[in-house]
Amino acid sequence: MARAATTSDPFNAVAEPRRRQILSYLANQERPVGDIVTALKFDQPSVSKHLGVLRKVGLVRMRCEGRHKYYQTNAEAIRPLHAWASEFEKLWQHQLLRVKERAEAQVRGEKREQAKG
Amino acid sequence: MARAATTSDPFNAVAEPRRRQILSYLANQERPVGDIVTALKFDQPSVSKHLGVLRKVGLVRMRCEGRHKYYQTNAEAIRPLHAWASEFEKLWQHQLLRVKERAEAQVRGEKREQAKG
DNA sequence: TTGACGCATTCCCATATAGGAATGTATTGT
DNA sequence: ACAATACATTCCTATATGGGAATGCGTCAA
Repeated sequence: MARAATTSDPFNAVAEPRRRQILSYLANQERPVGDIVTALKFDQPSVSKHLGVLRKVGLVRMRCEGRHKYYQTNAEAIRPLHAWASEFEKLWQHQLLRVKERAEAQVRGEKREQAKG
Repeated sequence: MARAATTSDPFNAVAEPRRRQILSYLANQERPVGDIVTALKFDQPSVSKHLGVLRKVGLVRMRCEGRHKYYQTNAEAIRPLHAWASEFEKLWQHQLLRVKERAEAQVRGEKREQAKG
């Protein structure tokens, strides 16, 4: 069965590091393909192919203007990823708190040792 | 070159839906492998293999006890994903705000039409 | 109209990976 | 010691996917 296609599952689409770079690059500004090629130094067909994936999965929007095509990150499409990761947020805060508590208990223990010695 | 291995890149590890299910299942409680098999209805070798990936990439912790192995999600390892997605948070709030503004402008326009008619 | 430009698409290949089935291994109960 | 239990691992196969190179295609300038 394998996993869902990169073109249908944002989790899988984003699993490719170059696509993450592209998304970050296009986060704040609409840019033509050539700018991405120049900025990230990928081959042009590679950029086009990644953009194709990102577009199909809805992570970027495109606007045509003459022979240029302007792309921009569709931040809303990243919400599901954020939401999923957020499920674990309270959990790690909890885990970190316990680490902190243990560390503090350790320090208190050492101080007692010093006082004794 | 392909992407980084599932065993080294949490983004890639999490791109597999079954692994996400396992992580959610193990989020709050430490569980033996058999429980995961029963709860999620995957084949046992499949669960073991997914756990192997999750363990190598640090997304779960394991504790041995007799012939049982207890697994639990290591929520902290999910932080990078959350952090990455958070980069886009302000952006989508912005985009949603603009959508809302347009919608409200639309409503005002229609009311004016009604008043005229 | 012709050529250059900007981008997309296609073909081929190498690789990672997930499932299925079978088997291996350590531990426990009798 | 032996069977059963709880997991892990291995072998094989099908498939998705990314890169590289070449090519296609629409648009603009001269």
